[in-house]
Amino acid sequence: MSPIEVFIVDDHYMVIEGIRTMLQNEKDIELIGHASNANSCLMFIKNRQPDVILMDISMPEKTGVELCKEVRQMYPGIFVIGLSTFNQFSFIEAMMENGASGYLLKNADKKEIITAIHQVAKGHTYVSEIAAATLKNNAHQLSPLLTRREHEILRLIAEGLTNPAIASKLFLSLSTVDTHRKSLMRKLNIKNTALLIRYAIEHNMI
Amino acid sequence: MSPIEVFIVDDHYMVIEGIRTMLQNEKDIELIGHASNANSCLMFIKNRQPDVILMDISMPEKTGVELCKEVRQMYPGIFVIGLSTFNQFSFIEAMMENGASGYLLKNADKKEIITAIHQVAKGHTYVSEIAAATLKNNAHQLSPLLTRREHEILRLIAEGLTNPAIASKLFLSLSTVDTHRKSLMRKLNIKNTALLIRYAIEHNMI
DNA sequence: TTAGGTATCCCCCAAAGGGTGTATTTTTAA
DNA sequence: TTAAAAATACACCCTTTGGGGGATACCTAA
Repeated sequence: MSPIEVFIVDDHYMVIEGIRTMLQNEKDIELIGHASNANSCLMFIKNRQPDVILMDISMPEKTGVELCKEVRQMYPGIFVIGLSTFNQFSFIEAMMENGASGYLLKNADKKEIITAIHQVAKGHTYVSEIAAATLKNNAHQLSPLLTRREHEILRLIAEGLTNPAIASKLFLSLSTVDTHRKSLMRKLNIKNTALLIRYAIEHNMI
Repeated sequence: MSPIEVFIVDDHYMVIEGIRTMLQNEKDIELIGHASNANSCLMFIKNRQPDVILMDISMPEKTGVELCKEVRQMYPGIFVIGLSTFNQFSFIEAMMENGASGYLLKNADKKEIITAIHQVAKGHTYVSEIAAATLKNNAHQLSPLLTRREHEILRLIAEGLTNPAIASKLFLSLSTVDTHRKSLMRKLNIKNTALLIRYAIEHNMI
């Protein structure tokens, strides 16, 4: 049986180096390349498709979430494992929603990485224990929360736009934006803009 | 000449592994150990003091900034290099103010890490180019900006307090708090609460 | 002694936020 | 597939907060 071909995308050279070392002695896993940004990754896989991509979620320019989506659309045969420093629900959720098969935290050890790669290459999913716990904890309280529109408006608020500005940007009436803002605050149980922004940043929806 | 003894503190195993690999073939650098949190690090150096510690800035429990401070107080002979994902002024500043001799971003390559270790071991300082640029850009505009009172009020705003609430908490009149809020916004050239909170968080003054 | 930080007040209007109601579309579940 | 539920869009009410401007005065550290 041919080895599982793995590709790494991470803007931190140290992490690439670390993973490379950890995979070095695995006979059934072969690291076929690495990239430090989304575009280099796309260029590479145009010529050669790995079985599994280990992909950092937070990268300059194009994020891992976007890259994951594109890769999965173009090459459904490539499985993606998200890599992240943050054990944050929104990230995990975003990756899984965009076609990722797994999620690892960067403090994962050798054993966990290898297990994840094997599982994912077989078409299974693998989410690291801690991440899975987060997913479970937040599943009920966080997922049903904000609608697409509310999310969108929250992002624009966090960008510093006022309700009138948002209204004109989205071609909505001020009342509508007003209502959305109020209802998202009610849902999140937040009573002013300051805490709203903190929420948005802490849940990574800037 | 005996090799430079290096210790790594980072909560991400991949990063430790990556640095270890990069330092492997350096004859004049010896990696004597690693830890994944501040306390393990302190335990280790009680018995054996490295020449240089590579220290992640954001760690659970005790941050790198605090650890750096303690290490430098107890063992002035140990030089510290801060390691971080974020090229953020406040972090770099905080590390340097607490006795760090250097600052590296996690996308540093082998050459840069080795240079940094050598420089720092000699008692010099080493700040990665990008970080140095950030430091330079922010130096003039950030330091003289806010007064103690304005800082205090900004923190309270970020905690979600309204002006009236801040006034009663600080035993000030609403007008005073109002004035402070306005003048700090004028100084920072920020026009609404949303951006103000982002500023506060991004500059680590939550 | 002079500038800057602090504290106080005024006016004014725009924006935020709390409430309630309604109509249309889209989603989801029975 | 159809009925219920949720999302979206809009409106009007009203009060509080935010934010732009200008003015005055005290205190303290260069």
